[in-house]
Amino acid sequence: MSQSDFPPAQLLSMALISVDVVALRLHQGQLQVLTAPATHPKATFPRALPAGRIDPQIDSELEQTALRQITQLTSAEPSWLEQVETIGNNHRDSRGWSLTVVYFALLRGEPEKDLGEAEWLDIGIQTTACHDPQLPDLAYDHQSLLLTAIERLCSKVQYSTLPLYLLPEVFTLSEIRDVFNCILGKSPPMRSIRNRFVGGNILEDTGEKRYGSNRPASIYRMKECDCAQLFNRLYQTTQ
Amino acid sequence: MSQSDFPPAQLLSMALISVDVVALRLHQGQLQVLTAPATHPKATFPRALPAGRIDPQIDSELEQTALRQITQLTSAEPSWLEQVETIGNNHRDSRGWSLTVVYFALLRGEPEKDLGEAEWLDIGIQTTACHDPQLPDLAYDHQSLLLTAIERLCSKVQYSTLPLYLLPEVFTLSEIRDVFNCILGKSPPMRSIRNRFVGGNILEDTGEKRYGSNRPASIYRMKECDCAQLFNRLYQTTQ
DNA sequence: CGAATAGTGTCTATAAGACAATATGCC
DNA sequence: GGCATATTGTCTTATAGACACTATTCG
Repeated sequence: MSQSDFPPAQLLSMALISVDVVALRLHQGQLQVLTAPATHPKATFPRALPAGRIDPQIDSELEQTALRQITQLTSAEPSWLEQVETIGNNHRDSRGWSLTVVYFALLRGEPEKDLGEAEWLDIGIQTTACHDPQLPDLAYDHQSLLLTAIERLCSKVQYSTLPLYLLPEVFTLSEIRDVFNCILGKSPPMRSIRNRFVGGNILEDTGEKRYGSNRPASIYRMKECDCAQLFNRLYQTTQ
Repeated sequence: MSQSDFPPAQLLSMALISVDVVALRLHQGQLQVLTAPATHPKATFPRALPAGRIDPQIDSELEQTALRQITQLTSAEPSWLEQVETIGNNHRDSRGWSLTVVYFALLRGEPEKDLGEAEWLDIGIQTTACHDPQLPDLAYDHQSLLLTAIERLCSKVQYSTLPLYLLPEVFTLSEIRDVFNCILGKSPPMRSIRNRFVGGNILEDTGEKRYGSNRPASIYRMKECDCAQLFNRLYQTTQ
């Protein structure tokens, strides 16, 4: 904040700052997290979340720093980006006080065009107890950051249009059900998904059909809207 | 983050950091926000949110910094404290890149014991459209931080036990209704409040009664629990 | 008793869930 | 036709809301 002058010497006006990103996608029925190599010699595991520092030449907002961590690793544009939390303390970095701003991104399951060091790691869902996902090993405390982001995802898919942000631009209703299954290990009945998304006027029918060895499915698209819409109930079957 | 060495010179590893707090209470049927004097000479208004910097002698976690901003101004212990967002950019502080971590606190409506410079300012609710509260003038961009916190409050009271954190340790059901009225300008019917809070086994009946010039009301207390409990629906009448 | 507020009973409205029934493509 | 999946119909359930009715205290 700018309201006070430089504080007296015993107060800390500056600290190490980094931005970490949990970028998730659905790939072949599997929830995956984007990782980068863990470069620090003390790293306990070889992979870590994409992370970096503010580049004052490029970034004018924190969100741009987060976005840059993703675009350095994959050419896909995130369909969703939000801040999760800021962790700040004096024991996370051996050099002293540090802050990490954690962002949460979703990418559409499109043909991937990853760059250099990127690697997507699977996130397993315990179908018996979806509250305990099997997370890949990550360096530093990144597994716990991942857990926080996954918990937000699990919560938010149940009362918002967030599931649509993991799908391609166009999709069928069954694919929405698949998103729930991949994330939570279970899904609301198609009846409920249909009532909420079609009945709620969230989707636009493209008029196209997806053909398979069965009755073709209508292909939908999200209606124009700036951000995820919220419903006023949770699904019960996914809890 | 600790995983990378000091970044190359063009990257910013440090930035100005402050912690701002939106501390709210209910006082005589009025939602109020805790303010401190705005000390900066360029301040546009005389009052500002409590804000400060990390004190490395005292704080080991960011939350402690937030808590300290409150306890410097009032002797009451917050009943609720959560992080709202972190704002980071290069134009908020004239000195360059800065980060502000914003916290959101609730205080129980107890006899106040404010210290020195503290002042509580009223927050008006437009009963016609509760989406547009009348916020007091605050220095810097603090009015917009306040707005974000108020929006979170308005949202969260509708699907959690958060209303209870603005009440004293013991309270009647009518006082829960009053919380809704103060915050949103309207309230769910008593029937719905009763079903949710009493039927949901959230409250403990103290056995005591509050007497007035009418039928006495049962006095309740929150049941033991670490954090606010969530319901799986929003009230409809408060939207 | 009357005023005032607390609390209950009961019917309606809404949206989710269960599940049977029907539709429509491919083979 | 038979299979597989999509879609619809309809009944049930859970919880909020409306509102009338009863309960209990004070003055």
